[in-house]
Amino acid sequence: MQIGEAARRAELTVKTVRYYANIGLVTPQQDADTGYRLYDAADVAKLQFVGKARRFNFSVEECRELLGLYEDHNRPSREVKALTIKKVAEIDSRLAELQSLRDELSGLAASCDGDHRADCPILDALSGG
Amino acid sequence: MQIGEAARRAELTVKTVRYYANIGLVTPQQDADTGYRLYDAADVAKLQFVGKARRFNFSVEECRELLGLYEDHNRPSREVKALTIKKVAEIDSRLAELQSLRDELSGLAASCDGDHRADCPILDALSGG
DNA sequence: GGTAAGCCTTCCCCTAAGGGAAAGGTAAAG
DNA sequence: CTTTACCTTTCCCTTAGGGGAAGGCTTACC
Repeated sequence: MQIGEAARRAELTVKTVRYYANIGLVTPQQDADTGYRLYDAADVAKLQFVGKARRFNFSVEECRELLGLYEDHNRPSREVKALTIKKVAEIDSRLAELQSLRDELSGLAASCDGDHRADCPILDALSGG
Repeated sequence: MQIGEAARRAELTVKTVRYYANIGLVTPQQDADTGYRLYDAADVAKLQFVGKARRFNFSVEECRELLGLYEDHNRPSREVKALTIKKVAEIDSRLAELQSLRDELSGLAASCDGDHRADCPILDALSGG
């Protein structure tokens, strides 16, 4: 099938699928006459796989790694698990960071009257040492 | 003072300070002879202000807005508060998103033996419908 | 026969917020 | 005089594609 159909089935944009072909992530056959990319069912499965992994916050390079493990039917599951745990830890640290940011910011907002006057504890906090 | 000293006082990199000058966020005087940027105390205060706001997850464009409010001593605190509340809401939604991602991923990791064998529920989940 | 629709291709510029490196000017110290 | 430590500009690089141009193919319609 052509790229449009493959993209539709994988629920990705054509642009994204073309990008994945360009960076060698999911590489379809090429029609010698037209130069069109030709995707088969296995390619679509890989595109779906990558699409899901991306939604799970894996970077494109991590997707490349996961795809390699996915295609190697003799790989130990240990490697996949390690990558996943690392990703969970990353998300945890980002969560903690955002949470403390949220608390500070929300505290500032609460301390500000938010009226028509100029007095503003938020700006004071931002400008203060 | 020159850019290096200003950057040091604001705890920003020279590159960052130069960038802020280029985009017109904090615009120092210019030495006509050497072309060097010359920062005064007010500039450094603005740099510090922006640095803090950036750490609070405000974008550079939002910093520009905040800086405008900061410099206008007659602005109503309402505007600053509104911007802050909007930012808190953004952080909240990002937190929820990351949290659900974390839970799913962590559930997957828990369901995987992580041994030397090929069987891996994580990959199954990523490849499954 | 023309033409419009709907595919596809490559090529180039754009994003946010700078980082890194090259090539060169300036000023103080040894 | 030369080294060292500043400073300058300009260009390319990063993520993960988005937007659009310019061009080529076939199919459907008038």
